[in-house]
Amino acid sequence: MNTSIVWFRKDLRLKDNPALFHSARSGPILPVYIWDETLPEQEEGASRWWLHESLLSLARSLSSTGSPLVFARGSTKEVLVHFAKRSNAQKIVWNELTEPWAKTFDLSLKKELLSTGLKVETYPPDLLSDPESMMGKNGPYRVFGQFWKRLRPALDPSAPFPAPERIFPPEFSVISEYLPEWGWNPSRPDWAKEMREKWIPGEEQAHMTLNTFLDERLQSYEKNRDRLDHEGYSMLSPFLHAGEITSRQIVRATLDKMHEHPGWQNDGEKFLSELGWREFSRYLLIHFPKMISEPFQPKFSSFPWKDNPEALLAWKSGKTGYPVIDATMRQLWAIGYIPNRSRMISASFLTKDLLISWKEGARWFRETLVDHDLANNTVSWQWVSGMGVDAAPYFRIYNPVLQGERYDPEGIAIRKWIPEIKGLPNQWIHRPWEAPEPLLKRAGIILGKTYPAPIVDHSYARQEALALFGALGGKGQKPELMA
DNA sequence: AATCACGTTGCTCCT
DNA sequence: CAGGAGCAACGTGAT
Repeated sequence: MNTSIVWFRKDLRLKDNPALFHSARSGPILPVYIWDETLPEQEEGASRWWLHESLLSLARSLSSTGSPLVFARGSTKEVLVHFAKRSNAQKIVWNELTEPWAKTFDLSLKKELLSTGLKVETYPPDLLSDPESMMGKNGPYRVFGQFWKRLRPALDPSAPFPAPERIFPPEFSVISEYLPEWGWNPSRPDWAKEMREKWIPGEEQAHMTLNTFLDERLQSYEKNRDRLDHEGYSMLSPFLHAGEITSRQIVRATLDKMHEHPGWQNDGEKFLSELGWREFSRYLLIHFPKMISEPFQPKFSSFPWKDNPEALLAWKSGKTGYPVIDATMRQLWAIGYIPNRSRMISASFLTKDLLISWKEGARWFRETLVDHDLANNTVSWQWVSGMGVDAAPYFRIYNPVLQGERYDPEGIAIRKWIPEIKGLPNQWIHRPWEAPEPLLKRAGIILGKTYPAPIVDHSYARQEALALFGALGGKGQKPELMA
C-alpha cells in the first residue's frame, strides 16, 4: 500500500486542504501533529489555547473518518522519520506556511527526509496570489492601493477542494501522545474561562461563522465594522489563523454572495479588501522579513521610545483612565479578541500617547489574541505607529475620547467592560474626569480610587509625539516642545 | 525623462 | 456651526 504521512501545521481542516486531498486519493494516511519547540514564532497564550481546542476538533473529525490524528512532541524530522518507519509510510505530505522562517526550514527538512529514502510532497500555502510574481516596477509593492489594484481584478478562486470522501488508516498504527497532557488548557489560574464561553474553535464553526456573516452582516459591513457597541465584523480571524478555513474559501463565498445581492457590492468590496490586507501583510513579510524586528522605514529605527513599566502595565491591564482604552484592553484579556477599530485606538495610545514601542504592544497582542498572526500583527502595529508601509502619516493620532464617542456613542462597550463607571450618563462616559463632581458622586465614582484618573493628558501627549516623530520623520526643524 | 496625483481607518485650529 | 488648511514628504504608476 502507498501510505502517506500528512503533517498538519496551520491547516487544521479537512476541506480545501490540498495536502490531505491529494494524499487521501493515493492511499492510506497517517495524520500527524508535531509540537516542535525548536521552531520560532510558535503559538503562545490565548492563541495556543485556541490551537488546543482546534486540534481537539480536528482530531474528532479525523477519528470519525477512521484515521485518528497522532500527536507528538520533539524534533520534526525525527518524529516524521520515526512514524514513517512504524507505519510503513513512504511519503511525507504537507502544506507550506508563509512565515519567513518556514521556507528555509522546509527546504532543509525536505532534504533530510529525502536522504532517508522518503518521498516528499508539498503544496502551496493559503495565499490568494503568488508573492514572487506580484511585482511593481521597482520591486515589491509597498503601498496597499497599488497591490490591491493589481490583485483585486484577478481574484476568482476556483471551487475549493472538498473534504476527502474516504480516509484509510495505515496498515500499522503508531502510538500518539495525549493532547490534554500538554497542559495547553489553562486551569490555575484559568484565564480562558470567558474564551470558552465566547468561542467554539474548529472547522465546522468556521463555516457557520462565515455563513452567518455573509447572510446577516455583510450587507452593513462598511457601516458597522467599526462599531464598538455591537459585532458588525466577521470574527473569522482566529479560524483563519488556525487554518480551519482558508482565505480562498472566504473569497469564493463572498464573491458568490455579492453576485447574488448586487446591492451589497460596496460592503463586499470592503470586506474583500480586508482579506487583501491580510494577503498584503504576508506578502510584505516574505519580501521584507526584517520588519518583524525593525521599522519598515529605517529613519525611525532610532526613535526614542520610553521605558515606562508602570504605564505599560496600566495599558495592559485596562487602567489608563481612558474608558475606551480600558474597555478594549479588558475585553482583549477576557475573550482574546478585539475588533480592528479597538486595535487601532489602543495601539495608537500605546505608541503615540505613552510613547512605548510598538514592539511591546505587538508582544502583548501576541500573548493575548486568539487570532494572533505574525504578519498581520507586525504590519499593523508598524502601520499604526507610523513606521510601516503606506506612508501612514505619523501625525494621525487617535483621540481616545472622540473615537469612543464616535463608535460607541451610548457607552455600551464601556459599561460592559468597566462596570465601575456604568452609572455615568452617556455625555461623560468617555471622559469621566470632566464630569461634574455631584454626578460622579451619584454614580459612586471616586477618580483615582474606584477608577483611575487619566495617566496622561492626551492633548499634551499628542504635542510631544508630534515633536518627537517630526524630528525623525520630517525635516528635522520642528520646535522642541519638551523641556 | 520629468512631472504629477494619490495614498484604509485623524485631529485641531482657523475662518 | 461647517469647511478647509495644516500636519511631511515618498513610492508608485500614469502621463
